[in-house]
Amino acid sequence: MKAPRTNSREKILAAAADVAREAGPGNLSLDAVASRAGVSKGGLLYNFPTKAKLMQGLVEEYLREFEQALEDARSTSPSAENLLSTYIRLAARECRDMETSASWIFSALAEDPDFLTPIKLFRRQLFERLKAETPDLRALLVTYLAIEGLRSMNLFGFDPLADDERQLLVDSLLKMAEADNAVPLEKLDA
Amino acid sequence: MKAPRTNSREKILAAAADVAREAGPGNLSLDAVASRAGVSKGGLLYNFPTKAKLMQGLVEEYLREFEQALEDARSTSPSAENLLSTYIRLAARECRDMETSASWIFSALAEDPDFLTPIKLFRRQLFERLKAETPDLRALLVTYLAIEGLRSMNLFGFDPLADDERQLLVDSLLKMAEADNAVPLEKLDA
DNA sequence: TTGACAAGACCGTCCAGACGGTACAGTAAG
DNA sequence: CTTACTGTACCGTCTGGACGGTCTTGTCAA
Repeated sequence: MKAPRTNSREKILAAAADVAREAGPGNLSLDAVASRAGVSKGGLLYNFPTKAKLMQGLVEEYLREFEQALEDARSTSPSAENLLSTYIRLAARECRDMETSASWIFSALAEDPDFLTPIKLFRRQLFERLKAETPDLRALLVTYLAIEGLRSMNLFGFDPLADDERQLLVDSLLKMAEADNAVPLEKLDA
Repeated sequence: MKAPRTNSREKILAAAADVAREAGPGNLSLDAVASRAGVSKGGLLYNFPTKAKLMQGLVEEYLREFEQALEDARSTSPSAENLLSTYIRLAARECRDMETSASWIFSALAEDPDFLTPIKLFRRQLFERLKAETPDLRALLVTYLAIEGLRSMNLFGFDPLADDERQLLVDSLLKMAEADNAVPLEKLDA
């Protein structure tokens, strides 16, 4: 029961993401996904009884992977580093390797905006966690929103930033984030 | 010949945005738009011969209005203020009054990603203009990306920010933007 | 002033195609 | 015998958009 002959689920999920990217967010058809995954339509519907379940699967896998990546980054990085900094680093890295670009999100959104609620929830929790661990609210707001902007541009395929500019941005953000003990509020309030 | 009995185009455009928001990005049907605009489907197709033209119209109007708003804000604000600051203020205001939330963009994106290229172009030009007028590249990158993040969250309906937090954020961004003559690089580089 | 006529703005209907989903028979592996 | 599919045939629905008709407005000659 836990031994699929080949692991079709992952192939299907990957195929769905591919089709979404190549055919456009509004043209994600089950037939296309099935043929792309090298699976019959019946087989697809066997794994995901409905299109909604497919989308849900996509979202869940995305969240799981992100959580995993954050966990890994957290345990790999020096223990002195705060959560905000690791988050910045992780997001910047993911944006640079834009192969991951989760443009399938638009497909899910087109299908039904409610598919994003798990993501919203996750983000909200992450933000709360960051708020709890970051003394300097100013720095948190600015840096968090900035990397949110980076992700957004990456998602939409914008990104007018040159490599060195992006590097400069990330450096600045990290500086802000790491200076959270230095109470840089005074400087700005003066 | 240039006197439409009633100005249907605007009504149709507004109706399209409404339908996109209420029915979901993937469910923008011409019939729904027509009935929402108080126009028959034939009338709709008369004004916009194809769905693609409708989307194009949406994008063009959006860009025109944004350009207009920026122009207005620029002429209204004190002449001492730099472009980046007015842009920040404008974007923040637009995000606060989220009635404008251009979620129809997702519809256009679902229909065909290419509809966004005019927007991309516009943004790129704006960014270049800001880069030319802002001496402190660091401040520009951080603030621009941060408001980009704000817009993105607003667009997706996220926004975990409380009112005072958003206010704090905007204040911080404005301080960064206005200090562009003060060469605040030294502080960070030290 | 008026009547004819053209163009503009819009209505209602119809249709071909695409898509999600069902049903079912078959099959290869363990 | 069960699991995990394949493959095909099919159904109902929705949607873009083509088409032909209608009403209103403006123009212009007689």
